[in-house]
Amino acid sequence: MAAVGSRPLHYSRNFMAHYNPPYGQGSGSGSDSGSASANCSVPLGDADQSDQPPPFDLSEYIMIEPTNFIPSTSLVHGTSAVNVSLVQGSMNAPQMESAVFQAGQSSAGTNVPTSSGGTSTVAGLERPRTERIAFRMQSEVEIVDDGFKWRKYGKKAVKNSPNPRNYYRCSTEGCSVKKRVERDKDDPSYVITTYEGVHNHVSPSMVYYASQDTASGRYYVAGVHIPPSSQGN
DNA sequence: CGAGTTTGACCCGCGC
DNA sequence: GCGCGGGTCAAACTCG
Repeated sequence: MAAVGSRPLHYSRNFMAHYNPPYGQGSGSGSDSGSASANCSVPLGDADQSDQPPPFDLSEYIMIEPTNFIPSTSLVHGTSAVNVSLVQGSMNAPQMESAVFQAGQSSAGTNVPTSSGGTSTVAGLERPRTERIAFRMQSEVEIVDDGFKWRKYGKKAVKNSPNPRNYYRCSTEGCSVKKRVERDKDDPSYVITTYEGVHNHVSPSMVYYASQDTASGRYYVAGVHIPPSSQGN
């Protein structure tokens, strides 16, 4: 299980970023952490990619090696920015998987939320593309500290699942990022967290650094090494 | 008392 | 048209 459509997504040991500028131009991202051992390559698709990502399905994950899950990650892809700071102490040898996809593009009736509640099916309607990133991780607790402050606004029982789904919204004024948290119905020891939207502010816990690769314009955080092919500029 | 959580009601799209 | 399911709202409640 390691496919999000046909998009490449690989990594090694560290799950870290390789991303385009967040917040308009990107300056620092991430939070505390050690684990700066590089070798990370998570080309979460390019923002300018032309191929259409498949409709999101939580069954699509990319397994992240559990052997060295870093306590802090930061993901930014295209227009989205998601920072995840995971407190290892609160997790049980976390295994983590993720899926990155773009919502707001539909095939086979991908529902996206409307502003007035409920859902609407995107069918040719032009609407902002909202990227979602889903993580599936093994954890005893459902709420992990990702560096942002969330406010719960809903809870729903999900059909075919004994576990309720919780809805959170970034509590920072003006930020409309949402996340959904639910336990995997097949294995309750796993928690599925889905982020939706773009933070328009930095994480309150963000003390990390980022550097920009002038060749690609991408930003690298959390100690990710700039690929040799991009250096020298 | 303000911020956050809980939870039932409501809205909306979809399938039958 | 109706019921179902997912997502959101908002009043009541809890907590620091």
